[in-house]
Amino acid sequence: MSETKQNIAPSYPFERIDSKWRRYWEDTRFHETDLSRYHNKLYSLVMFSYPSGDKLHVGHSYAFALPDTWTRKKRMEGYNTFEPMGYDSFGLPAENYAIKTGIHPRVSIAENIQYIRKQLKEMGAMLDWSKELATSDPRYYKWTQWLFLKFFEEGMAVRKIAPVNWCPSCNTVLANEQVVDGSCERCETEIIRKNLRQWFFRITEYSDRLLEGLDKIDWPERTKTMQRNWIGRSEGTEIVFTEENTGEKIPVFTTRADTLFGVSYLVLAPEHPLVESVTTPDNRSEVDDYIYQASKLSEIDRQSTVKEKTGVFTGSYCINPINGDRVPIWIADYVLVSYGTGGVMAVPGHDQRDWEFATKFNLEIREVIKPTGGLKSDLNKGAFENYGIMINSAEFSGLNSKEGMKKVTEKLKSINSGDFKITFKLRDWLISRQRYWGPPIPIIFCPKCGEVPVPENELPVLLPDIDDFMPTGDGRSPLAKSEEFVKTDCPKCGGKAERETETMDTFVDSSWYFLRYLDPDYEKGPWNPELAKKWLPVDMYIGGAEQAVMHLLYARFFCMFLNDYGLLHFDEPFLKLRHQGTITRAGAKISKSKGNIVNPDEFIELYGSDTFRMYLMFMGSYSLGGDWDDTGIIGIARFLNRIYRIIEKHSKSLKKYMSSKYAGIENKNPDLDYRLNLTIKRVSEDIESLEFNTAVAALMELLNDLYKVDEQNAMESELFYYSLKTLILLIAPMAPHLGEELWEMAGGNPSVFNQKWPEYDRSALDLDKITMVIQINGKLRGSFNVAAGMSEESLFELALKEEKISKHLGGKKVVKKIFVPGKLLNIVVK
RNA sequence: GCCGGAGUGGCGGAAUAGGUAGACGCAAGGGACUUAAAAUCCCUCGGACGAUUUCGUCCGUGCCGGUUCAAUUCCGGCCUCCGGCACCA
Repeated sequence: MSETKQNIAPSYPFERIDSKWRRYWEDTRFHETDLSRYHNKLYSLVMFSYPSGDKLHVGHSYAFALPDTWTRKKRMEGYNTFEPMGYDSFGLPAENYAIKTGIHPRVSIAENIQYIRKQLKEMGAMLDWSKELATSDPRYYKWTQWLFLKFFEEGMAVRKIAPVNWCPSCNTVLANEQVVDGSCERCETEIIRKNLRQWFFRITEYSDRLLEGLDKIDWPERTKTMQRNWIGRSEGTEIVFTEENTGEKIPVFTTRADTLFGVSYLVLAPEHPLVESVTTPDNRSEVDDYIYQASKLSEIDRQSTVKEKTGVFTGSYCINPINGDRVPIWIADYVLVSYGTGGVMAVPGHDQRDWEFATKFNLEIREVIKPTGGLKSDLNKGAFENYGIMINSAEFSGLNSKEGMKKVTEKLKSINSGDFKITFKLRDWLISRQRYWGPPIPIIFCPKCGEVPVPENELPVLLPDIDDFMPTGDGRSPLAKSEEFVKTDCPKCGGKAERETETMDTFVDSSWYFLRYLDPDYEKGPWNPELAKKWLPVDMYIGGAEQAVMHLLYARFFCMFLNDYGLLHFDEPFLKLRHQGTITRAGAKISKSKGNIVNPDEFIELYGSDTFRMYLMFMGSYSLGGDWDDTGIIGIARFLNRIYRIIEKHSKSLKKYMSSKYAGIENKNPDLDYRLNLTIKRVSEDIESLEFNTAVAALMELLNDLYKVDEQNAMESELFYYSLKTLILLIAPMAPHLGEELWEMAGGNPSVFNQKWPEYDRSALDLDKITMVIQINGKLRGSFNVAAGMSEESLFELALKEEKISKHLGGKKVVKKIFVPGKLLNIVVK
């Protein structure tokens, strides 16, 4: 690092400039948006950050500074922009850090927030700090709780039994990500699965709308695809089998009703509620044993597709409604209780999983679908899963699969044994956590009245500031240790009652923060409805792609619910979404453990914050990320120094020409005129589409040309000064401190961000003389600088006169000429 | 296994309604300025071969084919890397 320092030129006085303009912006409250002015409003949002100890590197700068450039340009284009910032300060990372270090999350969060704030201020981001919020602030989570109660009132927040990961050694529930290879990440004890009563938001009620909404928003296609896959809509048939002795109905879901005649057994998931009643006394101990074994398996092991299939027979049979067949009922863990009905009809001839199972347990493999279109099947080797023609299927034989599925389902419907059905992969959102650092769920358990919501006027239910925030030994939330917190009176009957001690998932906090930004101090509700009406939804949302199906799905769900509930006027919160890529260093992912973290402070001290921020833009395209190189940043430092020097040199003349208008300039140097207008076009378009790297390159080309003009042409040229002035405007959103300084040096009044964004002159881009290329058989043989409208004939003649071209034609016959106006002439010879 | 994204000089990366591959920058080499260094400025910079004053020929965008006057770009088949999903019936 110190070596690099010696290599760098004495640079423009960035320290003085940076602090001068930062002070100016603060003194004039320049970045505070007047939200009462909503004409041409533009709500530009970056996903707020998680102030845990591990993430204090260049990622923040990258996430915020580049969108800030985009937004600054929009401001110059006349938009009234709003760019807020806050902290997702509740949640696991902060709490785990606290458990590790013993420092209370309240303390570590405050420290980290200060650091992030300082870092972003140094970047010169146009963030409206008057609207800052933190989700762990009682003034915020009061309303998270309030919103929970709305969900509760509408029956959209429910408490129900669900399978969870349980560590028998730590006596606690673990999150999925804390289970490593089926074991507890702390004590390495094997995890078992337990059914516990948990709080859920019924997001599955919105499956279809979450899917449909994707069609009307401007999001990256891959993100939409991920959400679609996650929601996993599947059309099929629900078929009801009947247990032969008890008459118990056993519904199963299938997408292949056409294979119903091929059913040779039925499989229930080990956790299926009917397992108990269908198991015969003879098979009881074997079944119980299997269920226990299955519960011991981790989610990962159980869902492993390479694992050999296992299962046991329950001893009972059910009846296939289509043909009255007697079908044995098995239990196997390859069937998931949480999908469909938790049971499947097994068709070994036409489903590979069933085939593997049937082969292992010697169950019948029936062929009911005949291949078509030259395909072949050999059921001794595996299942035939394609569509085909139904065979061995009574009156349905001869139908193709598609038709058969429809006809079979219709028949089932007519005999009351099935119907068309749509199933989703999406599951209800488990929001309760046995953790300390989150908003307490505002529910009181009363022995008489049951689950009673905390009355609105008693919100927030404050998170007690206990020092003992470690997880308890008995698997309950640490809050359960605080008697003062737990013991309360029932708001309904006044009797003795207990508070819910579990807290909410962090993703609940982040599902609505963008609504509160508009007025974080608002006291009459979670958000200010007047401002919300005018400023929402969010116009531009930028954040990492890793949030594709978590936060981005939950936030959409929240808005849909709140829209239905009458609290919001829209149901899609983020009209336009873009992701940033990840930064690597020397090709490797940046991580604390690798010790290759880029510390912004270090580089800001050396080169100034504009150089740092602009280098982040120059590294690569924003959506793909880029590779940080300690020496690469020197190129940007040189570039900004060169700009500073040329503006400084000409500042006197610039002042003189400050008010000149492009249209009024006479005797324009055509090359510079072209370059200037091309640059305006490129920079405008590239910033718009977040391709900052090529925008910077375009500015470098302009500057290189300006230096050439400056050297060659000492006489005063109005276009030259006009170009310098334009350069300042174009560079300002990328290098805001320097932009302000240069604007002032050129005689402009602050702020440069109140100036109009330059527009290019289309006619200047139509050149009189252009370069035309001559190809012979597709190979480049020469080029000419010719008049723009030159005809094919004259260009051909010109080419013939050139010896280095004509020599390739010698003795050959011209077969064809391909002329692309403005580009090339390709002469095909034989 | 399935679904996305990517593969271009020593390096980061440009350029695809098919039409001059390598913009811009870093590193490297040479030169100017300087007592010297830094900074600054100028030149060279994909490879091979042939000329020898800067020109010519051939090869070259992960690999193999195809379409075309022309392919980094389109089509088919592979390989590698990154991300996501993964027994979803």
